[in-house]
Amino acid sequence: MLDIKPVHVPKAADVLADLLREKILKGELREGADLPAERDLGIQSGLSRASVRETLRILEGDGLITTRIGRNGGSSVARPNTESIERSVGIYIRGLGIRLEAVLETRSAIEPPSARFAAMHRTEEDLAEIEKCQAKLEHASEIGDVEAYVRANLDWHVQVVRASHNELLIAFISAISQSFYVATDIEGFNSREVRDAVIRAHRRVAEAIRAGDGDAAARRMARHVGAYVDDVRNTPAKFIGNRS
Amino acid sequence: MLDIKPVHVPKAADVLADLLREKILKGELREGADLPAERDLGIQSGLSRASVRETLRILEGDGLITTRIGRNGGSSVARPNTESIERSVGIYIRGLGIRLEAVLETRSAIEPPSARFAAMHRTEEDLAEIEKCQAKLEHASEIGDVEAYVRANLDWHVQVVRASHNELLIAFISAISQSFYVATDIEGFNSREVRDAVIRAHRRVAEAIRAGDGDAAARRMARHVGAYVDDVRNTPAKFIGNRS
DNA sequence: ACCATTCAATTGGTCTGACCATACATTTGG
DNA sequence: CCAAATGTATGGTCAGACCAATTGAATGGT
Repeated sequence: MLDIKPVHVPKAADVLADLLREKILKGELREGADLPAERDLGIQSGLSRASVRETLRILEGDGLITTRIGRNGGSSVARPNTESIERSVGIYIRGLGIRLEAVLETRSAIEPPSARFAAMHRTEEDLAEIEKCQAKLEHASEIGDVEAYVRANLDWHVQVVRASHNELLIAFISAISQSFYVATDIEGFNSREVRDAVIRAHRRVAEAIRAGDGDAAARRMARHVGAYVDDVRNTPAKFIGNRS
Repeated sequence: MLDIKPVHVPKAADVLADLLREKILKGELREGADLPAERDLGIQSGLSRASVRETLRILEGDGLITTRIGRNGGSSVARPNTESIERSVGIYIRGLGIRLEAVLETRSAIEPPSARFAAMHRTEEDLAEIEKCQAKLEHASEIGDVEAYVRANLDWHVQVVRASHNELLIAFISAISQSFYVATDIEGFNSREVRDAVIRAHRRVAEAIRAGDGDAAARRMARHVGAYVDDVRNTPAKFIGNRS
């Protein structure tokens, strides 16, 4: 007897989405290329406009296309960026109620080697960008704008990883920075001493990166972020998100 | 004169999606909770069923809900998992045509500190799982099944990071493992000597994790993955995906 | 010839209402 | 009491219409 197992019936929109996604990822549809209008896609694929629209919504969620309305509007292929990674990581962190300590732990794992790569691969522009963040940081500390200080602090860290020219590390740090920001205890930076210590640590790391000294950069960055983790570890457990 | 700037008109489906996403992330809708039927959601929100369906598709893409058809079907809140992170990272890697070397570099940055955390936090179950992967690896090497060997190799690495009990590191490693697998050069493991060297390195790392020696675990893991990166660096540049 | 205004065409956004497919609950008949 | 037939709630798909935004083309005044 024929033993037929339950067949999986894929949804029309998913099939079309897989098809188009593959075309885009293969480079058949290059960045900026226009997709046919929704009605045309419906005719070509033999699906209804509703299904086509679901397909486009999926691809939009993947960050693979953008859609504009109006004449000459339509969907066009977009360059994937860190945004969708940031979103999925943010949802993951909030949804699982991940401890702030775990996020910091991750940062302390990623940043030292990133600093090493930064020292190896940094360009003059990278150094200038890092310097710019540092200047903002120092200025914010000077005038006591803790909010701007925290923002500049995060930017500095992201900028250092950017100098590594490793797109994945950049994406990961960007992703956790988002969650990191909303969870950062502003109060913790109300002390001038704390802020100054951070500023000095940044300067030491930047110096090593400028000198191309990977070992020193990694070591100093490890000490810098490690100190921060220890601080947090000594405060009551804090969760990101509002899970009870 | 009143100076009215172009207003941003959000799409109905996006508004509803943001609303529901926030409810889920806040814990108002807990895991497993059923959302109203599409038609009901339409009535309650004042939107058409088409818009409601787009909303649900967005949330499905976020990994926040799952949908089943049939009576007693409908959408229910899902536990966020690494899947959507894996997908967005995969798209990012393929879409940008990221060099395999960069992926390996990222792995070599993440795994040593992960091994350190694993040594600190591992449970007996973790050790057993790692051991299971190692057994599979050795068996596959024994019978010369290179395909299974590569698979077991990746599983072992993921399992080690799992023992760190840091959900973010687990997610990141899982994400890049996917891309790593499709790009791994099977030929590279055709040599028995290479495979045995890997097996020995794994044993040394596992030993340190079992002993709770974080420094040794990190050091040995760094040496292990570092050797691999060097190998790849000495072969012609290889890109992931098919970008021309 | 030039420029502002108006109009028309194209395209995505939304809605309505219908019907199909699936999975489960209920009833029915033995 | 059980198995088969039937009913029903739910998502999946479709067709067609109209609205909203954008932009190109036609128009007309200077």
